[in-house]
Amino acid sequence: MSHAAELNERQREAILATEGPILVIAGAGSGKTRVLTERIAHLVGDLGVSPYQILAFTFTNKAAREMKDRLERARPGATEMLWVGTFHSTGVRILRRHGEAVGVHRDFSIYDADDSVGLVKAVLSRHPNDARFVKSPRALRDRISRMKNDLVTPALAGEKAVGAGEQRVAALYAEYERELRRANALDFDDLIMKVVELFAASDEVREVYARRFRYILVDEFQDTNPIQMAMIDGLSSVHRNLFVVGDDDQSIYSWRGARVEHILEFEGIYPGTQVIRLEQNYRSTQTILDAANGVIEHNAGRKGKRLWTEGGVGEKVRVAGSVDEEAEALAVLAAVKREVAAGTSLKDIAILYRTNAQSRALEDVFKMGSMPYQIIGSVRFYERAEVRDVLAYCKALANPADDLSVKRIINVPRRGIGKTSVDQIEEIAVRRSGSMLDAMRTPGDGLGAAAAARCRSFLDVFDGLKLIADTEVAPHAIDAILKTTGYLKYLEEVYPDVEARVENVEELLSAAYTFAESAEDKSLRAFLEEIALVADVDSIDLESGQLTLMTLHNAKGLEFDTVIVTGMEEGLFPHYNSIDDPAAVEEERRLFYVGMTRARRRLFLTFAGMRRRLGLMEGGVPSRFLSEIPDRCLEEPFEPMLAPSGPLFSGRPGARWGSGRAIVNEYAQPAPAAEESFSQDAPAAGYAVGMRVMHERFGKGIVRRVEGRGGELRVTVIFDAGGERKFLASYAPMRPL
DNA sequence: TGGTAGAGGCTTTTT
DNA sequence: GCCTCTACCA
Repeated sequence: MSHAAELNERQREAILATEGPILVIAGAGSGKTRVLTERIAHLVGDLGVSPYQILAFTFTNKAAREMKDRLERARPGATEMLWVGTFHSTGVRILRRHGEAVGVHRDFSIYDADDSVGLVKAVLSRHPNDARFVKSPRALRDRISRMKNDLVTPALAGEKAVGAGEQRVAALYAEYERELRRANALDFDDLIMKVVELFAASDEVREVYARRFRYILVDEFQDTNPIQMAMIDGLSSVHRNLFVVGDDDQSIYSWRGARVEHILEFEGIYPGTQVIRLEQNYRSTQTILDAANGVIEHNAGRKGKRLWTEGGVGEKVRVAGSVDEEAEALAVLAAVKREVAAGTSLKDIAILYRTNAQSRALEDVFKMGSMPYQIIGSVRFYERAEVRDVLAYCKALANPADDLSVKRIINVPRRGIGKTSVDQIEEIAVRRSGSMLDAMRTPGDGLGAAAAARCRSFLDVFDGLKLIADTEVAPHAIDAILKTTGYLKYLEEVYPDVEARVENVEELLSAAYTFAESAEDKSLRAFLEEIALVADVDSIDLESGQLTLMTLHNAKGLEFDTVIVTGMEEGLFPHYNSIDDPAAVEEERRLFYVGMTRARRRLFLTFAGMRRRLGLMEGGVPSRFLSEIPDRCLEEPFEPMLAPSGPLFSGRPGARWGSGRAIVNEYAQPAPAAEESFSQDAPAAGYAVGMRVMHERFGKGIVRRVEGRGGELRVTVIFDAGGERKFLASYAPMRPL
């Protein structure tokens, strides 16, 4: 074992305990990643176990990559035959090899969430009368997903269905499954579910893997769902050397079917389990830990654990209220500036929020203040329309049975194949249980002559591309798609904001080139697989020198010197949809706990008295979680009080909470709470319309508009080089000429 | 078939 | 407030 001296007693114990079922309860920042890595290093280096016999599950691809990198450094060569990955990527690996046994053809497509919703829509459109049983296509997809994660097959759903609504949902689920199979596609859940089915269907295949993997490790065990548990169980069915690491206090994915019970009941499921607890924290200050402990203690259903550190007491947690979300964003910007002035690097600061929608106000202010930031999540790269178009070509070429993708590209760029024709083609395909492409090849009399001719020319394009896609590497195939179809020209014709879209397509192309440089299998299919499984967090660059913005969920597993959690209001955090369910509120509280424990040195919490929600201004009261932080951890005791009846809070009448005291009045006034709470630099120099200015990044320009005052003075500038931009006068690196 | 305008829904979190 | 879908007209 390397660096044994630096490990604490518990960590060493966890690394050395290699046989049988082991449950490690690892608090935030207790060095669990290190334990996992060192344990593998110990197995390989000291016990002579072949990496071929080890399988490790991580929550994200990024975590997998990091684990491999660390291990490679500790034991060069050890990672070669080792399997490390997410449940989904591991599922794909298994299914590509042995999927045929459960009807999964080896060149299957992977449908992401949007694809699934698209398929659900297609199914629903054939049963217009069933629309009344589901809230939305998305809601139905979520229900289907939940069923899959709970190991409920369509048949089982049909048996268990009570009432007409559930009967129909089960029937739609069954049809959705049939459609997936017709398209030779698997959705995200299938990537795991089909493995479980495979193991159930074939003891032989199960044993191939169960015998091979003598040691199985699972990270973030608190967020496994029943289907993943079943996969783990099958894989470990021979050797039972199952090592799971988790923290019941950080379980934040129950909405995805995750069960904390897997941790709480692990000892019962696997008799003879050795339990090891890691409670010493190596990340945060004692004050931050006390604050986090104080909050999480309000949860009833937990194993119980108290983090401690040998590090210092550190600074107190700061709470600041603002009038509205823009003022909150300004307060955040001021805090960031102050942190930077005090010597913290931007890359060590993170802004966290409950919902992606909250990023907008922050982004606006950061843009105006010329603050460099990277945003994780929000509108994901692979969800952009133009990227999806190109990917649809790729998917259809890799798997011609993929009707969803074919439908997306059939008239993009425009080929005069309209909705009517597409419907007719689909009809033929469904009737024959074949693919739409086949239907187009021999349409019979189900399609008009003119439409058939247009389909023919589409097929010519498609077949030409298919030849290239089957033989060339991924970037060449994508390049051919763009050139042959004239896609970039199409973008120009259709969208006003061409530039950004062309850039996105080029980024996709360059991602394919990067992929081809390092990947062993450089085919289009391999590239599709890679990007189907990447999450947004996978692309986070912590060395970019930028401020990082993301949801609390995405922050799991990360750490920063300074963390600012925004939107600490009832209804937002905890969220409206959780507020009247005690178990759901506990999950929100765990999410807050996750957020707090990301901070190494300083923690800021902000809330706003008003916020725009779905286009309407609504008033809010500070989150109950704020009052759960022990006073001694706070810079100033937090004294929530009931809002006086006034215009500001009339949005949510009777919104009472906690002790029934009122919000301090100053939050209700349009006072610059930002300056008061975090202090701020001197206000901006005077700008006037028509004035010439010089900006550090954008050069010279002329002032078109001046709004606001003091620290919130905003200046709109038209630059000589072209382009109009809005800045915060006090922050932008700009001066009058 | 394609373009546009208005309506409606959406936002909780994601592999 | 923004995006997507639908209905209607050219």
